[in-house]
Amino acid sequence: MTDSRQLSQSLRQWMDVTSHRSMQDQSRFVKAIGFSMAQFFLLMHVYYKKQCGISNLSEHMEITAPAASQLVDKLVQAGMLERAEDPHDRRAKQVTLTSKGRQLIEKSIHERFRWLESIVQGLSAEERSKVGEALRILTNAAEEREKKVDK
Amino acid sequence: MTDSRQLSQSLRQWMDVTSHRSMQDQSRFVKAIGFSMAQFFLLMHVYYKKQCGISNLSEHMEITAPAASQLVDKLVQAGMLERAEDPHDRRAKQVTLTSKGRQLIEKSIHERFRWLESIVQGLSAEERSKVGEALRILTNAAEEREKKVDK
DNA sequence: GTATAAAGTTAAGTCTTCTTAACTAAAAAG
DNA sequence: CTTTTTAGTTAAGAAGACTTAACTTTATAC
Repeated sequence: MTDSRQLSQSLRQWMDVTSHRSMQDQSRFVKAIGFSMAQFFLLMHVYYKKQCGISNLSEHMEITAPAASQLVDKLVQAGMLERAEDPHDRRAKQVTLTSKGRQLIEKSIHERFRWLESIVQGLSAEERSKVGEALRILTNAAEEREKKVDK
Repeated sequence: MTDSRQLSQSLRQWMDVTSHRSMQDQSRFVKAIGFSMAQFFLLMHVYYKKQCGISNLSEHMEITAPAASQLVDKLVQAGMLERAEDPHDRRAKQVTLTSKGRQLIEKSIHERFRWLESIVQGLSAEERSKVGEALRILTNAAEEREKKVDK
Protein backbone atom coordinates (compact mmCIF):
# COMPACT_ATOMS: atom_id res chain seq x y z
CA MET A 1 0.00 0.00 0.00
CA THR A 2 2.48 2.56 1.15
CA ASP A 3 4.79 1.11 -1.42
CA SER A 4 2.43 1.72 -4.30
CA ARG A 5 1.72 5.16 -2.88
CA GLN A 6 5.39 5.95 -2.98
CA LEU A 7 5.73 4.69 -6.53
CA SER A 8 2.82 6.83 -7.66
CA GLN A 9 4.42 9.85 -6.13
CA SER A 10 7.72 9.14 -7.84
CA LEU A 11 6.00 8.85 -11.19
CA ARG A 12 4.11 12.03 -10.58
CA GLN A 13 7.16 14.04 -9.62
CA TRP A 14 9.07 12.79 -12.59
CA MET A 15 6.24 13.83 -14.89
CA ASP A 16 6.14 17.19 -13.17
CA VAL A 17 9.77 17.79 -13.98
CA THR A 18 9.66 16.50 -17.53
CA SER A 19 6.37 18.09 -18.58
CA HIS A 20 7.78 21.54 -18.27
CA ARG A 21 11.11 20.66 -19.74
CA SER A 22 9.73 18.83 -22.74
CA MET A 23 7.32 21.59 -23.54
CA GLN A 24 9.98 24.24 -23.35
CA ASP A 25 12.49 22.29 -25.38
CA GLN A 26 10.04 21.44 -28.08
CA SER A 27 8.80 24.97 -28.38
CA ARG A 28 12.33 26.34 -28.58
CA PHE A 29 13.44 23.79 -31.12
CA VAL A 30 10.45 24.37 -33.35
CA LYS A 31 10.95 28.10 -33.23
CA ALA A 32 14.63 27.77 -34.04
CA ILE A 33 14.06 25.69 -37.16
CA GLY A 34 11.32 28.00 -38.39
CA PHE A 35 8.42 25.58 -38.49
CA SER A 36 5.14 25.79 -36.67
CA MET A 37 4.18 23.46 -33.86
CA ALA A 38 1.54 21.91 -36.11
CA GLN A 39 4.05 21.20 -38.85
CA PHE A 40 6.51 19.72 -36.41
CA PHE A 41 3.83 17.58 -34.84
CA LEU A 42 2.88 16.30 -38.26
CA LEU A 43 6.46 15.40 -39.10
CA MET A 44 6.79 13.65 -35.76
CA HIS A 45 3.73 11.59 -36.50
CA VAL A 46 5.01 10.54 -39.90
CA TYR A 47 8.34 9.67 -38.29
CA TYR A 48 6.69 7.15 -36.01
CA LYS A 49 4.23 5.84 -38.57
CA LYS A 50 6.99 5.62 -41.19
CA GLN A 51 4.30 6.24 -43.77
CA CYS A 52 0.72 7.40 -43.72
CA GLY A 53 -2.16 8.90 -45.66
CA ILE A 54 -3.87 12.26 -45.35
CA SER A 55 -6.91 10.92 -43.56
CA ASN A 56 -4.77 9.15 -41.01
CA LEU A 57 -2.96 12.41 -40.33
CA SER A 58 -6.13 14.40 -40.05
CA GLU A 59 -7.52 11.85 -37.63
CA HIS A 60 -4.48 11.70 -35.38
CA MET A 61 -3.98 15.43 -35.36
CA GLU A 62 -7.65 16.11 -34.95
CA ILE A 63 -7.88 18.51 -37.84
CA THR A 64 -9.93 18.34 -41.05
CA ALA A 65 -8.63 16.61 -44.15
CA PRO A 66 -8.14 19.89 -46.02
CA ALA A 67 -6.07 21.23 -43.13
CA ALA A 68 -3.87 18.13 -43.20
CA SER A 69 -3.55 18.32 -46.96
CA GLN A 70 -2.43 21.93 -46.79
CA LEU A 71 0.08 21.30 -44.04
CA VAL A 72 1.54 18.41 -46.00
CA ASP A 73 1.72 20.63 -49.04
CA LYS A 74 3.94 23.14 -47.33
CA LEU A 75 6.16 20.46 -45.87
CA VAL A 76 6.56 18.88 -49.29
CA GLN A 77 7.55 22.26 -50.65
CA ALA A 78 10.00 22.66 -47.79
CA GLY A 79 11.59 19.34 -48.74
CA MET A 80 10.63 17.56 -45.54
CA LEU A 81 7.99 15.21 -46.91
CA GLU A 82 7.33 13.16 -49.99
CA ARG A 83 3.83 12.49 -51.24
CA ALA A 84 3.33 9.47 -53.49
CA GLU A 85 0.35 7.64 -54.83
CA ASP A 86 -0.66 4.47 -53.02
CA PRO A 87 -0.23 1.64 -55.57
CA HIS A 88 -3.12 -0.32 -54.04
CA ASP A 89 -5.59 2.55 -53.96
CA ARG A 90 -5.02 5.32 -56.40
CA ARG A 91 -7.18 7.74 -54.46
CA ALA A 92 -4.91 7.54 -51.44
CA LYS A 93 -1.54 9.17 -50.91
CA GLN A 94 1.45 7.82 -49.06
CA VAL A 95 3.24 10.49 -47.14
CA THR A 96 6.80 9.76 -46.03
CA LEU A 97 9.72 11.72 -44.61
CA THR A 98 12.58 12.74 -46.84
CA SER A 99 16.03 12.17 -45.38
CA LYS A 100 16.10 15.87 -44.55
CA GLY A 101 12.85 15.50 -42.66
CA ARG A 102 14.05 12.44 -40.80
CA GLN A 103 17.23 14.19 -39.79
CA LEU A 104 15.23 17.06 -38.38
CA ILE A 105 13.09 14.86 -36.15
CA GLU A 106 16.08 12.84 -35.06
CA LYS A 107 17.86 16.03 -34.13
CA SER A 108 14.94 17.11 -31.99
CA ILE A 109 14.90 13.80 -30.18
CA HIS A 110 18.63 14.01 -29.77
CA GLU A 111 18.34 17.37 -28.06
CA ARG A 112 15.93 15.95 -25.55
CA PHE A 113 18.22 13.02 -25.10
CA ARG A 114 21.06 15.35 -24.28
CA TRP A 115 19.10 16.91 -21.46
CA LEU A 116 18.55 13.51 -19.91
CA GLU A 117 22.17 12.59 -20.50
CA SER A 118 23.38 15.74 -18.78
CA ILE A 119 21.35 14.78 -15.73
CA VAL A 120 22.66 11.25 -15.71
CA GLN A 121 26.23 12.42 -16.03
CA GLY A 122 26.21 13.78 -12.50
CA LEU A 123 25.28 10.38 -11.06
CA SER A 124 27.46 7.70 -9.52
CA ALA A 125 28.22 4.55 -11.51
CA GLU A 126 25.78 2.57 -9.43
CA GLU A 127 22.99 5.08 -9.89
CA ARG A 128 23.63 5.21 -13.61
CA SER A 129 23.32 1.47 -13.91
CA LYS A 130 20.06 1.53 -11.95
CA VAL A 131 18.68 4.26 -14.18
CA GLY A 132 19.74 2.39 -17.29
CA GLU A 133 18.02 -0.76 -16.22
CA ALA A 134 14.83 1.00 -15.20
CA LEU A 135 14.59 2.86 -18.49
CA ARG A 136 15.06 -0.35 -20.42
CA ILE A 137 12.21 -1.87 -18.44
CA LEU A 138 10.03 1.17 -19.11
CA THR A 139 10.85 1.36 -22.80
CA ASN A 140 9.97 -2.28 -23.32
CA ALA A 141 6.75 -1.95 -21.39
CA ALA A 142 5.79 1.18 -23.31
CA GLU A 143 6.39 -0.49 -26.62
CA GLU A 144 4.40 -3.54 -25.60
CA ARG A 145 1.56 -1.29 -24.62
CA GLU A 146 1.75 0.69 -27.83
CA LYS A 147 1.32 -2.50 -29.82
CA LYS A 148 -1.82 -3.42 -27.93
CA VAL A 149 -3.36 0.00 -28.41
CA ASP A 150 -2.61 -0.07 -32.12
CA LYS A 151 -4.63 -3.27 -32.04
CA MET B 1 33.00 1.89 -22.18
CA THR B 2 30.48 -0.63 -23.39
CA ASP B 3 28.57 0.09 -20.25
CA SER B 4 28.26 3.79 -20.95
CA ARG B 5 27.38 2.94 -24.54
CA GLN B 6 24.53 0.82 -23.33
CA LEU B 7 23.31 3.51 -20.96
CA SER B 8 23.32 6.08 -23.73
CA GLN B 9 21.26 3.80 -25.87
CA SER B 10 18.74 3.25 -23.11
CA LEU B 11 18.35 6.97 -22.61
CA ARG B 12 17.95 7.48 -26.30
CA GLN B 13 15.31 4.84 -26.72
CA TRP B 14 13.35 6.14 -23.79
CA MET B 15 13.39 9.63 -25.26
CA ASP B 16 12.31 8.20 -28.57
CA VAL B 17 9.24 6.67 -26.98
CA THR B 18 8.34 9.65 -24.81
CA SER B 19 8.96 12.38 -27.38
CA HIS B 20 6.14 11.18 -29.53
CA ARG B 21 3.85 10.42 -26.67
CA SER B 22 4.33 13.71 -24.89
CA MET B 23 3.80 15.70 -28.04
CA GLN B 24 0.63 13.85 -28.90
CA ASP B 25 -0.80 14.06 -25.41
CA GLN B 26 -0.09 17.71 -25.06
CA SER B 27 -1.53 18.57 -28.41
CA ARG B 28 -4.70 16.58 -27.71
CA PHE B 29 -5.14 18.03 -24.27
CA VAL B 30 -4.70 21.57 -25.46
CA LYS B 31 -7.16 21.06 -28.25
CA ALA B 32 -9.71 19.52 -25.91
CA ILE B 33 -9.67 22.43 -23.50
CA GLY B 34 -9.89 24.96 -26.32
CA PHE B 35 -6.67 26.84 -25.79
CA SER B 36 -3.80 27.29 -28.16
CA MET B 37 -0.40 25.71 -27.68
CA ALA B 38 1.04 29.15 -26.99
CA GLN B 39 -1.49 29.89 -24.29
CA PHE B 40 -0.96 26.53 -22.68
CA PHE B 41 2.78 26.96 -22.77
CA LEU B 42 2.43 30.32 -21.09
CA LEU B 43 0.26 28.87 -18.32
CA MET B 44 2.76 26.07 -17.85
CA HIS B 45 5.55 28.57 -17.45
CA VAL B 46 3.65 30.58 -14.86
CA TYR B 47 2.86 27.34 -13.06
CA TYR B 48 6.53 26.58 -12.58
CA LYS B 49 7.58 30.13 -11.88
CA LYS B 50 4.64 30.61 -9.49
CA GLN B 51 4.70 34.26 -10.46
CA CYS B 52 6.32 36.32 -13.16
CA GLY B 53 6.31 39.55 -15.15
CA ILE B 54 5.55 40.17 -18.80
CA SER B 55 9.18 40.60 -19.79
CA ASN B 56 10.11 37.34 -18.17
CA LEU B 57 7.40 35.60 -20.12
CA SER B 58 8.39 37.18 -23.39
CA GLU B 59 11.98 36.16 -22.79
CA HIS B 60 11.23 32.55 -21.92
CA MET B 61 8.73 32.08 -24.69
CA GLU B 62 10.88 33.92 -27.19
CA ILE B 63 8.15 36.29 -28.29
CA THR B 64 7.97 40.09 -28.12
CA ALA B 65 6.63 41.88 -25.07
CA PRO B 66 3.44 42.97 -26.85
CA ALA B 67 2.75 39.38 -27.85
CA ALA B 68 3.16 38.24 -24.26
CA SER B 69 0.99 41.08 -23.02
CA GLN B 70 -1.78 40.15 -25.43
CA LEU B 71 -1.65 36.46 -24.62
CA VAL B 72 -1.83 37.26 -20.93
CA ASP B 73 -4.76 39.51 -21.67
CA LYS B 74 -6.81 36.73 -23.13
CA LEU B 75 -5.91 34.33 -20.37
CA VAL B 76 -6.93 36.88 -17.77
CA GLN B 77 -10.24 37.27 -19.58
CA ALA B 78 -10.60 33.49 -19.63
CA GLY B 79 -10.14 33.43 -15.87
CA MET B 80 -6.88 31.50 -15.94
CA LEU B 81 -4.49 34.26 -14.89
CA GLU B 82 -4.40 37.20 -12.55
CA ARG B 83 -2.43 40.32 -13.31
CA ALA B 84 -1.46 42.54 -10.38
CA GLU B 85 0.84 45.49 -9.91
CA ASP B 86 4.21 44.75 -8.41
CA PRO B 87 4.31 46.65 -5.08
CA HIS B 88 8.06 47.22 -5.38
CA ASP B 89 7.98 48.50 -8.95
CA ARG B 90 4.78 50.01 -10.12
CA ARG B 91 5.73 49.64 -13.77
CA ALA B 92 5.92 45.88 -13.47
CA LYS B 93 3.11 43.37 -13.33
CA GLN B 94 2.92 40.16 -11.38
CA VAL B 95 1.18 37.46 -13.32
CA THR B 96 -0.10 34.47 -11.34
CA LEU B 97 -2.40 31.52 -11.97
CA THR B 98 -5.94 31.57 -10.66
CA SER B 99 -7.03 28.35 -9.00
CA LYS B 100 -8.86 27.50 -12.20
CA GLY B 101 -5.62 27.93 -14.12
CA ARG B 102 -3.66 25.87 -11.67
CA GLN B 103 -6.20 23.07 -11.84
CA LEU B 104 -5.91 23.03 -15.59
CA ILE B 105 -2.15 22.59 -15.59
CA GLU B 106 -2.30 20.01 -12.86
CA LYS B 107 -4.84 18.09 -14.84
CA SER B 108 -2.55 18.07 -17.87
CA ILE B 109 0.33 16.77 -15.81
CA HIS B 110 -1.95 14.20 -14.29
CA GLU B 111 -2.91 12.90 -17.72
CA ARG B 112 0.69 12.39 -18.60
CA PHE B 113 1.25 10.75 -15.26
CA ARG B 114 -1.53 8.30 -16.00
CA TRP B 115 0.17 7.18 -19.17
CA LEU B 116 3.30 6.37 -17.23
CA GLU B 117 1.27 4.70 -14.53
CA SER B 118 -0.51 2.50 -17.01
CA ILE B 119 2.84 1.29 -18.27
CA VAL B 120 4.13 0.60 -14.81
CA GLN B 121 1.01 -1.32 -13.89
CA GLY B 122 1.96 -4.18 -16.16
CA LEU B 123 5.28 -4.66 -14.40
CA SER B 124 6.25 -7.11 -11.68
CA ALA B 125 6.67 -5.88 -8.12
CA GLU B 126 10.42 -6.03 -8.44
CA GLU B 127 10.46 -4.08 -11.66
CA ARG B 128 8.13 -1.48 -10.18
CA SER B 129 10.41 -0.94 -7.27
CA LYS B 130 13.41 -0.57 -9.57
CA VAL B 131 11.57 1.96 -11.68
CA GLY B 132 10.46 3.87 -8.62
CA GLU B 133 13.97 4.15 -7.30
CA ALA B 134 15.43 5.16 -10.63
CA LEU B 135 12.85 7.89 -11.13
CA ARG B 136 13.53 9.26 -7.67
CA ILE B 137 17.21 9.42 -8.53
CA LEU B 138 16.45 11.16 -11.81
CA THR B 139 13.99 13.63 -10.33
CA ASN B 140 16.47 14.68 -7.66
CA ALA B 141 19.26 15.04 -10.16
CA ALA B 142 17.06 17.05 -12.51
CA GLU B 143 16.03 19.40 -9.74
CA GLU B 144 19.61 19.87 -8.63
CA ARG B 145 20.56 20.70 -12.14
CA GLU B 146 17.68 23.12 -12.57
CA LYS B 147 18.85 25.07 -9.56
CA LYS B 148 22.33 25.45 -10.99
CA VAL B 149 21.03 26.65 -14.34
CA ASP B 150 18.74 29.19 -12.69
CA LYS B 151 22.00 30.48 -11.17
C1' DG C 1 -23.08 -0.91 -64.61
C1' DT C 2 -25.02 2.71 -61.98
C1' DA C 3 -25.11 4.82 -57.37
C1' DT C 4 -22.82 5.78 -53.31
C1' DA C 5 -18.95 6.32 -50.47
C1' DA C 6 -14.10 7.49 -49.66
C1' DA C 7 -9.50 9.99 -50.36
C1' DG C 8 -7.73 14.22 -51.52
C1' DT C 9 -7.55 18.87 -53.30
C1' DT C 10 -8.77 23.81 -54.18
C1' DA C 11 -10.80 28.11 -52.87
C1' DA C 12 -12.65 31.60 -49.93
C1' DG C 13 -13.02 33.40 -45.67
C1' DT C 14 -12.31 33.60 -40.39
C1' DC C 15 -9.65 33.78 -36.32
C1' DT C 16 -5.32 33.92 -33.84
C1' DT C 17 -0.75 34.97 -33.12
C1' DC C 18 2.81 37.63 -33.80
C1' DT C 19 5.31 41.67 -35.44
C1' DT C 20 6.53 46.75 -35.61
C1' DA C 21 5.55 51.44 -34.28
C1' DA C 22 3.98 54.74 -31.20
C1' DC C 23 2.81 55.70 -26.55
C1' DT C 24 2.34 56.04 -21.08
C1' DA C 25 4.13 55.70 -16.73
C1' DA C 26 7.54 54.73 -13.35
C1' DA C 27 12.38 54.00 -11.94
C1' DA C 28 17.46 54.88 -12.29
C1' DA C 29 21.37 57.60 -13.66
C1' DG C 30 23.74 61.73 -14.35
C1' DC D 1 15.83 67.74 -11.57
C1' DT D 2 16.34 66.45 -16.12
C1' DT D 3 17.57 62.49 -19.11
C1' DT D 4 17.53 57.91 -20.13
C1' DT D 5 16.09 53.29 -19.42
C1' DT D 6 12.74 49.86 -18.27
C1' DA D 7 7.94 47.67 -18.02
C1' DG D 8 4.06 47.30 -20.16
C1' DT D 9 0.08 48.54 -23.33
C1' DT D 10 -2.51 49.81 -27.65
C1' DA D 11 -3.16 49.72 -32.54
C1' DA D 12 -2.55 48.29 -37.24
C1' DG D 13 -1.21 45.02 -40.20
C1' DA D 14 1.04 40.50 -41.91
C1' DA D 15 1.27 35.48 -41.84
C1' DG D 16 -0.54 31.06 -40.67
C1' DA D 17 -3.68 27.48 -39.46
C1' DC D 18 -8.32 26.10 -39.63
C1' DT D 19 -12.86 25.81 -41.22
C1' DT D 20 -16.71 24.93 -44.65
C1' DA D 21 -18.18 24.27 -49.38
C1' DA D 22 -17.58 22.60 -53.84
C1' DC D 23 -15.13 19.43 -56.84
C1' DT D 24 -12.26 15.41 -58.97
C1' DT D 25 -10.99 10.85 -59.04
C1' DT D 26 -11.08 6.14 -57.67
C1' DA D 27 -13.13 2.26 -55.14
C1' DT D 28 -17.14 -0.33 -53.30
C1' DA D 29 -22.07 -1.89 -53.05
C1' DC D 30 -26.10 -3.44 -54.98
